[in-house]
Parts: sequence; structure tokens; C-alpha cells
Amino acid sequence: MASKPETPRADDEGAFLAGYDARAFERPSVAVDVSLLSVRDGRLVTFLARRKDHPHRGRWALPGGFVNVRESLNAAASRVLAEKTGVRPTHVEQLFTFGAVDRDPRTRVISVAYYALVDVARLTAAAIARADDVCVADVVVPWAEQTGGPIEVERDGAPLRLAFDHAEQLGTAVQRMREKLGHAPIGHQLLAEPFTLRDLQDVHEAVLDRAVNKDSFRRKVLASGDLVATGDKQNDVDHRPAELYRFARRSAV
Amino acid sequence: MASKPETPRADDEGAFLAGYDARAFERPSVAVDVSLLSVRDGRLVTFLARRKDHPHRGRWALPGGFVNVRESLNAAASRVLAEKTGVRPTHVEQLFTFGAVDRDPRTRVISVAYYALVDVARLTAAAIARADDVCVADVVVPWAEQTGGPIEVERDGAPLRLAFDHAEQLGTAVQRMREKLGHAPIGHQLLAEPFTLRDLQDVHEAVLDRAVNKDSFRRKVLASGDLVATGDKQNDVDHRPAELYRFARRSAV
DNA sequence: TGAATAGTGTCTATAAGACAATATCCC
DNA sequence: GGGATATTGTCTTATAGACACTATTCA
Repeated sequence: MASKPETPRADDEGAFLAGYDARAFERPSVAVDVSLLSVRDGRLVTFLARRKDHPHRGRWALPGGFVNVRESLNAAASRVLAEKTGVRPTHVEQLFTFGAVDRDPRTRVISVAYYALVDVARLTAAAIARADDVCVADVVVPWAEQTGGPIEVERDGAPLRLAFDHAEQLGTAVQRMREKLGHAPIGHQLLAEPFTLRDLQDVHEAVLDRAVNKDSFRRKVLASGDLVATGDKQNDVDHRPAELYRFARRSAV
Repeated sequence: MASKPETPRADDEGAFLAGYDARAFERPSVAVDVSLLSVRDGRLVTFLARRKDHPHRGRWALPGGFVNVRESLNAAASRVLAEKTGVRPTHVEQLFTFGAVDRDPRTRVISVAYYALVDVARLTAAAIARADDVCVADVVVPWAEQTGGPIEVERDGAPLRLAFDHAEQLGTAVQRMREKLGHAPIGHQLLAEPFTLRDLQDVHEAVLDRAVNKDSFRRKVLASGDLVATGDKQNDVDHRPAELYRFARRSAV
């Protein structure tokens, strides 16, 4: 029990809490890091910022920051994302907590990894609005299906060095996305509405990094009830225009 | 590309780290809590200890403890489990991190939830060896399939009050187990070897809380290659004895 | 009209579930 | 032999994939 605080005894809980010394023990810092992902031109992309400070100065990092003592983890993730990217995605989800002792050379930092999904127009707009050493990098997944492991990032075909364990964090995010797409065939928040079934299929193929059967995909996604047809069709295409869809706002059943 | 320093900073990373003050910010405590689960008489069970100290004195809690600054999260989970239960399961896996601001009335405590699976003989032996206010409680899941949410625990049919957010943590553990069993039809470490296909099916039904198709289950599990027949058969049963199996030790491919 | 992609109908292969028939133990 | 459960084989049904065919737009 090396690290367990020795608790003062008191007869009732109120007195106990009044006498509790929250500063008695050395404790780690807790941070959140967010993998903000989208799909651009059939490829997964993510938002990165170049580090201006030590440690890992000059490397590329996920949007991240320390958790305030009076703020929940989810709130910290949303705050950090808003501060560093200006984007407020509808879906921000906790992934995994990285706690290797030496993952940050400054001091012990435990990082709660999150991922967030956004359509590519909002992602690129966010990056353009902050020209200051941020980029939307291509995600290169060096493993198939659900294997897992660190991923790599590139800009214009040139590899970028990631800071800390952010390659592992992005790998976990991609793995989670693939799991989710396998279960529920929906391109969670990666598409701007309205979209065609082909757009949705392209997103799935980009995330899964493999071809999906068109007929089966259409059947599944239409049968799922997750999409509603708008009645409108594409225009400005030089072929038969496709039906446009939106995600169904499902009432809480 | 090089950014302009806005504040004085050391030129090299070594000097920066030497001057870093790890105590500059108020920070949360970090704990691990482990849902140690097994199956007894067709029902999920978990190991609980009655709290002797405030807060939540008298309520039942998962084995848990604070993370040492020089120990990884996984190491903390294994250590806590060994200290509080004496059990060293082969599979201990991180689940989710609970970070509500008020989840612990003492101070801000962020808890990294783990789950561990063990066969019921080892679990009950561990509980008997520590008669001191520990128990193996029945897990009652008030939701179906993958719905999720807090679960309840009972001893001899009487409900037990859980401390902190441990009902939610156990709920997350059950949800994860159901996901895993759906993918890979294997009773991860919940059975002592050797076992029959019926034993394995009973474990699945206990975890999933629904009947599974016997024929289909046999086909899937035998085709998976995860089991090897021992060549032995049950004895001491008053019917045709079943083949005994072990889990295949798969070579790392 | 032709190029291109959207959308439909149907066949086949595979997996899951139902169920009957047989096997093997203890009593 | 009778009771009980294991194990095997076959049939039916649901689903995914393959593929041919029709539809609709613009150039």
C-alpha cells in the first residue's frame, strides 16, 4: 500500500472530510489529448499542432492540455478542443488512458485520450483560421482491420514526427472507429449533411481501409433506419444524380 | 517554421527539464478500481470489500487504491488486486476512466477502472481466505444486451449498497465482457481447465444473460481454433460424459 | 446518343437456427 | 433397459456478396 493515503479517523463523515488533507501525497498530473479526425479525399486526416515548447519542441502533437481540478474529464476534452482548434464537434468520446511512467519527461503525466469526429470542411476551416503551426495531416495506418498499434502521419507525403505517445493514441482512435463502423454502419459525424450513399460508403472505406460491398452496404444502411431521404438530389454532377440523405434524429426510445 | 519564444525558455530540452517545477499546479489524485468478475452457478459474481473508513464507511467497494507516482496504471491495477484479494488473474484490462468532479467527497479523485476475470474456485478461495468483511456478491444487471448503465449487487438475495461510482464501473465491466463474448466466443479465463462445451456455454449465457443456440455455439467455438480437445472425458456424471477441452495456447503469429 | 454513376432484381454462397437421430455413460 | 446428456447430420432461414439490368443526368 505504498501510495494509499493514511486516512485520519473521525466518527462521522463530515468531520472526516473537514480534516482530510488533500495535499499529503505526491500525485501525478492528469491531461487530456484529443484525436480530432475526419476524412479528406478518401483518406483519414487529423489535426496536429507543432510544439513550441519543450519537451518534444518541434514535433507534432494532438490538441491536449491539463485537466483542471474542478472540471470533469469530458469538460476538459471539449475545452481543450475549443481552445486549440476552435471546433466543437457533437461527438467527443473517451478512448483509453495512457499511464506509462515515462511517457512525459517533465514529470508523471497520465493522459486520458479522447477522439472527436468532424466533417472535413469544418476541420480544414479550423486549421486555415490558425495558420500558426497547425496542420491537417494524413493518417497512415500500418496495420489491417483491428490489429492495432501506433499509426503514422504525413503532410504532402512527408512523414511528421509525433510527440509523446500520440502515435499510439491515434492508433487507438482508429481502432475504435473501425470497431464502431463495423457494428453500426454510420459515418459518425464525419459527413456534412446532406450526403449521398456513395459519400457515406467512401467514408467507411477510408476508415476501414478496404473496399466494402456496395449492394450489401446500401441494404444495411437503408434498413438500419439511421438515414432519412431528403427527397432532393445531387446537382452539378455529370451523371445520374443520387438521392441526398440526412442522419435520422432518433427520439430517445 | 521556428516559433518565436514569448517567454524566456531554455535552449535545450535538458535544461528545460531541470528547471521544470512539477508542483506548480493543483492536481487531482489518480486511483485504480478493479472489477474482479467470475461466474458462479450460472450467475455473474464479483469481489467486494466493506469500507472501514470514511467516506462511504460501511458500503461495499471494488478493490482499489491510489496510483503510485512511479508505477504504471497496469502495475497499479495488478498490485491493488494482489493486495486486496490475493488473486493474480492472467487477464487484467483497462476499461474506462471515471472523472466526475464530485465522485469522491474527499478531494478530486480520478479513477481508472479495470476489470479482471478469474475462475470461480480461485475467487471464492480468495474471499474465504479473507473473511474480514469481503464477499463474493451476485451481479444483477438491470438492462439487456449492450444497453449499459449501473448494475446492482446482492448477497443471498439482499441488495448491497455500493460505494462511490462503483455501480457504474461494474456496469461498464459487464458491458465490455458482453462485447468481447460477442466477437470471440471464448470464456476468457472464467473457467478452470479442463472444461466441457456445456460449461463454456453456461458461462456465455451467464455473461450475456440470455440463452444461446447450442448447435451454433458448438460450431462457432470448435471452428474458431481457440479450443483443443484433451482426449479425456468427464466422469462422475450420470449421463454420457462430454469431451474435455482446454484453451489453445496460440503462438504469436 | 454516349459516358458515367445511381438504383433494382435475382441468384448463389455462407452462417445461424431448428430439429431429428444416434451415441455413450450411470443407474 | 431407462434416463440423461453428448454429438452428429440434415433441413430451413436469414444475410452477404456477385452480377446483370434498368434509370437518369450532362455533355
